[in-house]
Amino acid sequence: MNNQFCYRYPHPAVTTDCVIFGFDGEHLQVLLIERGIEPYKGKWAFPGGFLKMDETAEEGALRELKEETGLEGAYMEQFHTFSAPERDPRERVITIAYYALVKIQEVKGGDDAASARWFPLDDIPSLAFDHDYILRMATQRLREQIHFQPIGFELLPEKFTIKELQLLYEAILGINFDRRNFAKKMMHLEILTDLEETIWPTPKREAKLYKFNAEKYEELKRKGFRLEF
Amino acid sequence: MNNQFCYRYPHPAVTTDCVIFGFDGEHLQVLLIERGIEPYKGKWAFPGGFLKMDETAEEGALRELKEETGLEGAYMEQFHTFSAPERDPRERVITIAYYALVKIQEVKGGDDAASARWFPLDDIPSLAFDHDYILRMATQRLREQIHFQPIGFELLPEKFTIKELQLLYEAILGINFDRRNFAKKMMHLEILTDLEETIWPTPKREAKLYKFNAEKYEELKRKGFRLEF
DNA sequence: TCAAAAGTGTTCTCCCTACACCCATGG
DNA sequence: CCATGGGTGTAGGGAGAACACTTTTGA
Repeated sequence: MNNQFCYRYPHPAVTTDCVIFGFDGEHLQVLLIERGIEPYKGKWAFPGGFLKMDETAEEGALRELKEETGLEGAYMEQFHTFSAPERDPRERVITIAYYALVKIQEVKGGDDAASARWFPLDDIPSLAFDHDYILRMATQRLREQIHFQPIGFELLPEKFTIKELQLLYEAILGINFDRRNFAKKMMHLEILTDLEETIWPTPKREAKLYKFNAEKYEELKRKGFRLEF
Repeated sequence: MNNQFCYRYPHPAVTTDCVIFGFDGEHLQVLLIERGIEPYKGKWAFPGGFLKMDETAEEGALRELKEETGLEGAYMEQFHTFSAPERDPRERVITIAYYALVKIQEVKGGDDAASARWFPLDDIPSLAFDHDYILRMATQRLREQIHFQPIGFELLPEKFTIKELQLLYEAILGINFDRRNFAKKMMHLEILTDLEETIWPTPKREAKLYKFNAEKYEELKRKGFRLEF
């Protein structure tokens, strides 16, 4: 028998979708999967899929992420649930959407799905379903969250320079900062640890490397903090 | 036949729940419904119910709100979807949760559901399902949102005094403000319109009445604004 | 030796904070 | 007339913005 799961009232299908952001040092990037099956076969979409009955949405999103991109343990945040009745032509599908922040260089290698590809946020192809809308909402949320969470650090490599951090913030917010004031502001938060190392190779003078100080951040978060930009 | 809706894969049920905040001039209040049926019969819960197949989650939340409390056109915001597999003992139920902000005095009268009652936020009875958790999350989100949205105005009557506005902000954030600085800050935003009226009766000296200036706010929101507290 | 990148410090201004005085009303 | 609440003004401090000089390195 084909339709073995029966209910007294109609039930929608529930999926998770995951908008994965990365940073290549210059632009924000989004990881997309080319759909191999109908509907929207050949179109690009976010990794995601149907929720299993014994997992939370978060678990489902993490599982799908791993299955489709090989990524594990990404920083992930639920941001909205999309429920337009006709958003999937097959049947009614409600999707719980997450965004994830990953270090782009950790993905490039372990790419199970040959069809996964990074796209710059400002040059996204036509997407399946209502994923354009989902992407807009995810981007907006990312821009809001950056004021309260040091999400930048999820997107950068372990060691980074102030300059790289600034470029990331500028890419996310679409603003340009004064180099000196940006450094001062970040240093003042005391969530950076000086690694006493310098970057190499370098085009000109070598730059100091820093890493994110997680303990200090946790302390700040308890007190409540806000990044002003 | 009882189970007439069949699918090839298991589907969870989907509900909406709505955390309704009001303000009585002194404390934040939450509107709860006493459950008339099992499970959790007799316990208090948020208005909500199963989503219909042809409505969005937002439409469903508004519909349930109207059915259970008589409230229409409330300001409503989706804030999280709860998906723990065992959160409902009957079957797997995923709930899309909203919070609503209403003028408390507009509800008291048209109360269809005899079992609906306001409770002060700091004295909430034991709730059904995982509604305690949902409430904590809603409250947290409300506190965050107040920095970006003039949500106070959804909770106050059309005309209000600065003092009332301050009491509301104090109730939401759990802080006390300096009377003069608070007034200055609000005035500086220019989202209040002086009604050239005074409140009456008054215990002592009469206080000016204001109303919220929606156009000015829209302008501010486009530019992006932030209330510092 | 020159250009480009990076590290650092100073001033100015504005906004937030703390605080005080005056006015209006009811008892 | 006095207590209570409401309206408004001011001085001080701290943080952000604007801005300049020095150092290092590769060409």
